[in-house]
Amino acid sequence: MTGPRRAVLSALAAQHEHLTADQVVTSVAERDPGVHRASVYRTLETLSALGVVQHVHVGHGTTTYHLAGDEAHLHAQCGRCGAVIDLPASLLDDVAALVRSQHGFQLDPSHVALSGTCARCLALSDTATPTTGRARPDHEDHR
Amino acid sequence: MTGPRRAVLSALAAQHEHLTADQVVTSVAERDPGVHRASVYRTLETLSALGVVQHVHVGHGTTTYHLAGDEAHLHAQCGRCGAVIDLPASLLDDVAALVRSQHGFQLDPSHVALSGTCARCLALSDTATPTTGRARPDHEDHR
DNA sequence: CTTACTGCAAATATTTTGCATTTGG
DNA sequence: CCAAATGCAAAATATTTGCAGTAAG
Repeated sequence: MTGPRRAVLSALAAQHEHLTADQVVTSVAERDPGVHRASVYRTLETLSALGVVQHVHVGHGTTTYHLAGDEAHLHAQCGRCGAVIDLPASLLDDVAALVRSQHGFQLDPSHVALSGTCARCLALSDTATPTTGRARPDHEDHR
Repeated sequence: MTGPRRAVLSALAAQHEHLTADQVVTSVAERDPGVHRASVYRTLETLSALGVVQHVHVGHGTTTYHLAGDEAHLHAQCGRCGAVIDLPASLLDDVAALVRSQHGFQLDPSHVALSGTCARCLALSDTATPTTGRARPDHEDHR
């Protein structure tokens, strides 16, 4: 248990949301400027192998890291605005059981974020006047 | 409709499985060595915008491309051996309806591959003798 | 002490972009 | 003829690795 490792764990613990490798690097740098990027990458890899840290792929393949302790939940990301919403882990229980029995495949639903369109972006589409193309330009992009 | 675009479409049409950008580059190079990497990337981007080509994120974020015409189906990748299995598109219909009504989020299940462990790797785990660690070393890795 | 970890720099790998040239329609 | 697409090279990103020095236990 070394300095860099403590810093990485601390950075992950401080965030409720998950962080990309680069965000961890940045966050760690704020706490301890001496820690090198490569050490963060290696630490994330090591801690993942130990099961202390897990990662989820959101959006277009972006890898985000979080502590394994966080209670299990699924993620879904809006392909338009990039917002990530949390979903109950139980959501895919039935599907998981079905896939297991039908295909012998055991799902690990928390490893990948589902994709789709959030309520807000759907509303924008519905409201949007095709002539202007953009109905409510104030919808912030979270990507 | 230019040469490079025809070559990219041809490469995608020739494969039943989906291809990564780099695989498309390679495949296109075999047909038409004059086509530049950058053109392939730009073509994939353009054709995606047109809706002719779609992409799926499998495994650890890898982006794979396929023709939009392919009948809809889901993918699931084994995190151990990398094998990708196809699942019926209807599998997530119920979940999609639930998420839509409960969270206002509209799922697009075909955009991301589910993750988990395939039947074969599960069998290996069950059979594996903890002392040796590797029960059947003949199981090929598809990653 | 001795193994494992770190910092650093350079190597890889992947995708994007500016620009001059070519080409499809 | 002209807008759009291409080839090329270089830039921008992201991640990995070899190596020598440092530190944890």
